[in-house]
Amino acid sequence: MAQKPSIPKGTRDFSPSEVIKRNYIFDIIKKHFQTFGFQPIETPSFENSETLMGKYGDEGDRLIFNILNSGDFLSKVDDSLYNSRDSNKITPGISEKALRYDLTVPFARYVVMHQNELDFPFKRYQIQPVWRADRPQKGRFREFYQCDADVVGSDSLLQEVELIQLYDTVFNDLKLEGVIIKLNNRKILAGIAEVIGAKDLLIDFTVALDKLDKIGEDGVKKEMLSKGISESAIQKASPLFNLTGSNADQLDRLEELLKDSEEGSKGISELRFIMETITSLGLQSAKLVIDVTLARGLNYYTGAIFEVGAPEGVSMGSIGGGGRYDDLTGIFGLPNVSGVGISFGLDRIYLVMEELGLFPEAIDRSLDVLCLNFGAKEGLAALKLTTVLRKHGIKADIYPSDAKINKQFKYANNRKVPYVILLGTEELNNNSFVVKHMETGKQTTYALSKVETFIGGLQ
RNA sequence: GUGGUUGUAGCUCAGCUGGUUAGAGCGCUGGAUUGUGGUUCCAGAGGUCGCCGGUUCGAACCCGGUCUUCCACCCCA
Repeated sequence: MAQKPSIPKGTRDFSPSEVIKRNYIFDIIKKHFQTFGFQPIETPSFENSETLMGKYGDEGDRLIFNILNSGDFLSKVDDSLYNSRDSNKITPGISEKALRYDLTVPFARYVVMHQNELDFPFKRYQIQPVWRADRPQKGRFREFYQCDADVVGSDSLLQEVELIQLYDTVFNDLKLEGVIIKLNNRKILAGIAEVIGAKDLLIDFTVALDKLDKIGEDGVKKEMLSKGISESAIQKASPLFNLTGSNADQLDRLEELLKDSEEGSKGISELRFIMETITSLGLQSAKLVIDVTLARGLNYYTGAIFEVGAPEGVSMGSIGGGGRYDDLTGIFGLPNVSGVGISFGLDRIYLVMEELGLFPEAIDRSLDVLCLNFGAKEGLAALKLTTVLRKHGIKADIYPSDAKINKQFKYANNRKVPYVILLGTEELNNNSFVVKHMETGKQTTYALSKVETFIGGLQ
């Protein structure tokens, strides 16, 4: 080995136990996507650059992985453009494809392209990796999985309600209790900006407000000032900085604040409907809270905004997010189709579950039974036995060579195999086999003709 | 993209102001135990000290660059 091999920054290999645990999460998410009536689709890992560019804001564009054209692409670049050394201008000329940045925009593209084949409302789920050229941190990777469920073609608020139930159902089934589903509405944010006279600074206003729990009231005010939001506007918005109390109390105060804004009032009534409906239906283990500071950078949300935080005491960014977007397919030429969706961040959910020790105990047990190998004749008999066990759906294997029994036992131990079968010369002669229960050390002899007795005892 | 941080055996980590042959625990291999693991005892293997360059008589240690890790911004799952 001339040089140690490596993998790109922010990517990971997954070993057997990790894959099994990841699949455990995938399976539960997928199961509930299906019981809620979502249908699966998949889209290419890379899209045409123009499909993705400009959909995620300037920051998003920077984080998109571009794919270099094939062939002698540089020779086709105009001389003056080439000499400008301006990456932003040259990139479109040498890169026409880019890796998928999320699942929502490709889905919007899919809906537009397949609109005549789809029955609306169309509920789709999609579980695929996405890529971002971000600087990695804990829980932040350059390749990670998103698990999305979206509904297009219905502007009913029942969709929002169902999506909250879906979050609750999945996290409850994962035994990840106490997750916090934060709920806000873009119309409320817009209404506030309108009421305080900073309508054209909506994005700056919300981005600053979003940082309230991080940099505090003074920090937020400072950032707003620096973005050109006036002192008096900030003063008007100040009730937001310490909006506490029950969800209902907060709604009442917001309603008062927004009474002169048609859009804001609409946002309040939407939020109120969702809260009241969920309250009457009840949640299993998630907590639903209103959080007016919840902004999220994605600029296509127009109604509800969701974000899921890990249970208290676990330091991890959001493990899920979503919202409603009225005009996403409009960008691709299909106006007036409303969509709402949520996403589960598989990789972060994994980290949280690992930290809290929530995976089932024997989840990575890859073998139920290992037959030891005592030689050619005995090994063949053991293989026959292994075959029978496999036909009964038991995860069984035979040690491939007649290595020292000590070594074979050690292997079984390391693989955490609960039962080891010994079938040596003695057993072969009297048509029997010995089962050793590794945990207790207890050994039981069975007749080869009565394998079922052993299988029956395996529970 | 900005600022900082980390890298020594398969893993977790020691290694003094720069000084001879870079250590430990766990794991691995062999033996005590040629059909009994997880406990114990004995022995052994395993390292271009992330990589490239510089300073020096001499570099794991100092300097520069680069890659990687993690952290804070930015943003986000």
